[in-house]
Amino acid sequence: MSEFNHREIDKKWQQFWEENKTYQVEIDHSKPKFYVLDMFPYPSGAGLHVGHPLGYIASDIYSRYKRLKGYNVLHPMGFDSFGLPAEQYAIQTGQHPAITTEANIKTYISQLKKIGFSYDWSREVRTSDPKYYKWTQWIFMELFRSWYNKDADKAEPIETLYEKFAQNGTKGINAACDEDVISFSTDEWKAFSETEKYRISLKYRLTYLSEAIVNFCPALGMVLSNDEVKDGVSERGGYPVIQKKMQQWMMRITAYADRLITGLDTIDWSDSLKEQQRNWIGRSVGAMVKFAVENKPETLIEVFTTRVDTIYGVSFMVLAPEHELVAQLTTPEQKESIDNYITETQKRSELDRMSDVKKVSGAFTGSYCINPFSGEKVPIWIADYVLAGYGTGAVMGVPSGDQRDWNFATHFSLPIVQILDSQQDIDKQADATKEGKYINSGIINGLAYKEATQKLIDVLEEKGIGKGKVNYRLRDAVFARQRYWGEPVPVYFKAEAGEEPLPYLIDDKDLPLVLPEIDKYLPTADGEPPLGRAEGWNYNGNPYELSTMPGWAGSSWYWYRYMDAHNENAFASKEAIDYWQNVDLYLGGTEHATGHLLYSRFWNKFLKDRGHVPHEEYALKLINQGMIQGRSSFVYRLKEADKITFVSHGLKDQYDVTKLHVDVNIVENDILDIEKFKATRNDIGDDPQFILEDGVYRCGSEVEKMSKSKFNVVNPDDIVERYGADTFRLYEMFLGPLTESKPWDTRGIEGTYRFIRKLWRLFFDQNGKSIVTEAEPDKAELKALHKAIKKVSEDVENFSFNTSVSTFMICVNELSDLKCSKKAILEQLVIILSPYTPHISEELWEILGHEKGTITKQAYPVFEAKYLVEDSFEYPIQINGKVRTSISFPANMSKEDIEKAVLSNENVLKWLEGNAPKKLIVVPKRIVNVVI
RNA sequence: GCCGGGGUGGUGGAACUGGUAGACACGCAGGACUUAAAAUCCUGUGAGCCGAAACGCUCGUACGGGUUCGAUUCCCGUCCCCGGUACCA
Repeated sequence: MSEFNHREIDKKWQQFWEENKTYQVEIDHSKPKFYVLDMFPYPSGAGLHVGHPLGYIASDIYSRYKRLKGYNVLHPMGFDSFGLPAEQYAIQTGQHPAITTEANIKTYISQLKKIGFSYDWSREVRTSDPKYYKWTQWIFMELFRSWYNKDADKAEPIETLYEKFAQNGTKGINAACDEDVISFSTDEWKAFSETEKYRISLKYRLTYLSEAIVNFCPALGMVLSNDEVKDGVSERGGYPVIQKKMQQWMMRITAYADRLITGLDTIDWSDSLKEQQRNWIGRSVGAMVKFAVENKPETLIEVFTTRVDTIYGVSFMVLAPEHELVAQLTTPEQKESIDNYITETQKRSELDRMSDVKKVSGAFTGSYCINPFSGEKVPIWIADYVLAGYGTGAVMGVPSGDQRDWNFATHFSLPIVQILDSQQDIDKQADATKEGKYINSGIINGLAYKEATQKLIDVLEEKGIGKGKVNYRLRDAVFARQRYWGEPVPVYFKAEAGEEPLPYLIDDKDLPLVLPEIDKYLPTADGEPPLGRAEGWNYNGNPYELSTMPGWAGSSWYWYRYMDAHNENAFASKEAIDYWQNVDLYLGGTEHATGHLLYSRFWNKFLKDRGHVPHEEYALKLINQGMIQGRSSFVYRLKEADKITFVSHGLKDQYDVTKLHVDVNIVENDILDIEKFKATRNDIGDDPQFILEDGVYRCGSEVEKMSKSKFNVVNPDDIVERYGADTFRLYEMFLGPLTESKPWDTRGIEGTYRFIRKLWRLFFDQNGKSIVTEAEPDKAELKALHKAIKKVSEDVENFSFNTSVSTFMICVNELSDLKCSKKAILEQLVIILSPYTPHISEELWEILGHEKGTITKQAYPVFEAKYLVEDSFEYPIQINGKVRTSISFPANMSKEDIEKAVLSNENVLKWLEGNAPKKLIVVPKRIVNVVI
C-alpha cells in the first residue's frame, strides 16, 4: 500500500468491529466498570451536522482510553425520539411521526457508524418505543403513588400517608403538597368515603393536577411552545397568542429543591453549571406576610419578602395581573383601566415581561390594604413585572430599598420612605443597604438588620399574620403537553355519581399504554388535544387522559435502560444496576443546564427514595462540550443592474450590493465554484454575470449558528468520505477546547490529514515498502515518544483533547526528522493514538505484525520519567522586567547558587551598569529577574 | 432585564500555580523537486521602527483603570458576542 487509503481502512475496520461485536459489553466482575454516557440526540430530519459529533468523539476517545486502562466500559447510544419537530412535520404532511422518526434514526445511525464510535449498539434505546416508554409510564405511576414526607426528607408510598391520616389526621403531617389542603382529625378521616380519601390524597402526590399558565393560540386551537411564538403571534400562521390558565399534570419537583441544591456539592460538574442550577432553584430565606384588605379584614393578601425588615417602608402593594384577588379588589371606577391592563398583559410572554424593565407600567385597583405593622393604608396596584407563578404573585413595594419599586413609585408618584439611617440619595435611586439603624420603623427603630428581622418574624408568628419562610424560584414542572407525539399519560378519569371525575392510574399489567392511531395530528374541533381524535381511547369505558408527556420525560431516566436495555420485567434488572451503578462520565451541552440536567436529577432522587436505584446522584462527572458554529459564505449581488450580477468580495465596496448566503459546500478556500453555483441555484437567472478579482470569485464569510437556512451546514459524511473518519475525529478535537464554542472551517482539516499521511510515512516508503525496523531506539526517539505519552495521558484525563492532537503532530514531526521507523517506538505511538484514530491504529497495528483487531486489548503505555529528565535549564535573565540575556544552569542547582551565579555573570554585570540590585527574584526552572 | 460562559495575529487556537505571549495548525508569500500539475520538502509570516546584516528598540491578549519586580492570567468598571430564561431538544 503506497498511499494510505482511508476509505478501505475505515470500511475494513468498521465491518470487523461489527462482525466481531468488539464493543459489546457484558457484566464482568473481574474488571472495574466505567460508564461513559453521551446525551442522546433528538433525531431531526436534517441529519447530523459536523457540530453534533463533537461530544461523541470526545466521549469515544475517553471510553477507548479507559478500556486500554483495563476498565469494563459501558458506552451506549440511543435516541430521544419523541418531540415537536416530527409532529409539526406530521401536521404538514400527514406522515405518521413514527415513520419519519424511524427514517431519521436510520440516517443518524448510519452517520454515526461512519465515524467509528465504539458504542455497544445492542443496547440502543428509543424513547418512542413502547417497550421503552412502558417504563417511563411506570415511573410516572410510581410518582403518582408517592408523597413527599418532609420529616423523613424523602418520597414514600402513598399508603404511609393514609396510615398517618388514620392515626393522627393531618396533625403532624409535614408534606410537600398543594397550598389548599384541608385539616382533619382521625375520626373525620375515618368517616370519609374511599373516594373522598382518594380526592384528598391527590393533593399530596408527586404528580398532581393543577392550573398552569400556557401560551394559547385561539385561532389554531393549540397550546404553543415559546419557540413557536414570535413577537406575540404564532410562528405558523401569525395568529395572536394569549396567556391562559389550563388544567395540567404537574410534577412536584419543588419538594426536592433543597436536595437538588445540596446534591451539587457531591458531584464533579463545572462550577458554572452548578451555579446556574442553584440560581434556577433560587433558594431565598425570608418571610411570608399577610396584608388585610381595607374594610375586608377576612381578605388577606400574602406576600413573600426577603427583606421583611423594610416593612415600614412599604408604600404600595403590587399584584400580578393574573392574581386571583384582582377582580374582587377592583373598584367600579378602576374597572376599565384594570381590564385594559390585563388584556395587554395577556399578550405578553413571561420573558417579555421580565426583560422589559425600563418601561414602567401598572394600574391601580382602587383598593387599599393595611400594613400589619404600621397600620397605614397601602394602595393596591397590578403590574406585569410581578409574575403569578413566582412566590405568591404579590409583592410589597419598598421604593427606598429596591430599584424596581423605586422606579414604580417615582413613575406613579407614590411616597418613598427612608427606613435606614444609612440609606443615601434615595430621591435619586434606591439604596438596598442592610447597614445602619432603622428609622421611621415603629417597633424596630434603632435596631440593626439582624435583630430587626428576627423581631419582626417573631411578631408575625405570634400574631399569626405571617412567618419566616424559605422560598424557591423553582416552580413545579408542568408535565403535560396537548400534543400527539409523546408518551400517553397512563391515567383515566372516572366520576362517582354527581361528582367531578377523578384521575386513576391504569393497572400495571396494562402497561405500556400505547399511543393510538389518529387521522390528523391537530387538536379536535372543540379544542381538545389530538388524542381526542382517537377512537376507543378509554379504559373500560372511562376516558383516558388526552395530554401526553413532555419531551423531558423519556430523557429523565434513560441511562438506566442502557444497563439492561431489553428487560421486559423491570426498567433494568437489579443485577445490572448493582454492577453499573451510575454514570462515571456524562457528556452534553450546557443548554440543558436547567432543563434535562435538573429534571433527571429529580427523577433519580425519587427513584433512589423508593429504593429502585442505589445513588442520590446519577452522573458523577459532567463535561459540557461547546457548540460548533457554522462559517457562512456570502456572495454580493448588485442592487441595480440590467443582468443579475455578482461582485467578488474584495471589490464589493465599490458597488451597491446585497449580501446573500451561498452554500458553503460549493465554496473552497473562500473561492466560489461558479459552475456549481449556476447549476444549483434557480433564482439567479440563465446567465448571471460575475465581476471577478484575480480571475476568481471570492466569497465573504461570517460565523453563525449552523442551520439549513444559512446554507452553512457541513455534513460529516462528506468530510469522512473525503478525508476519512480518523482525520475527521482528530480535526474535531483539534478545532479548540472541548468546552468552548468555536466555528467550523473545513479548510483547516488539511493539517490533520497531512498528519495522518505523515504518520503513514513512518511505516512505508514512497513505493509502499515497509521501512519498519527492529532496531533499538535511542534516547532522542524515546524522549519524543515518552513526552507524547505523558502529555497525551494528562490531556485525556483533563479533556484537553485539542492540545493532545498538537502533541501527536509534534511527536510525529520529531520522529520523522529523526528518521525513526523503529517498531518499538511505533507500537506505543499507535496505541496512544488509537483512541483518537481507531481505524488507522488498528490497520498499523496489524501491519506491525500483531494479530488482527487486538489493539483494543492492549494496555495503555506508561511514560518513563528517565527519558524526560532535563540536566539543565535555560533561564531568561530579566533586568527590571526586560529579558536581557539568558544563562543555563544545572537542573538541581539551588536558588542561592543561582543568585550568586547571576550576580557574578559578566553579561548581567554589564546590564547593571554598576547599579546594585535592589531585589533578585529567582523562580526555579522559569526565570530570574534583577531589579535595580 | 436576570443567570451562566466568552473576547489573544489574516484564521482556529497555545501559554503549567502570575514568569520570554502567539506552541500546533490553517491561510498567505517565496523557494526546492517536476515537462507540468498534484503530492512532498525547506524558508518567512503580530504591528511598527532602525539597519547592509546580525543585534536591537517600541507597541501589542476587547476597552478604561488598579495590584505586582513582572498580568492573557488577580481586582474594579465599560463594551460586544454566545447559551439559558420554565411547552425546541
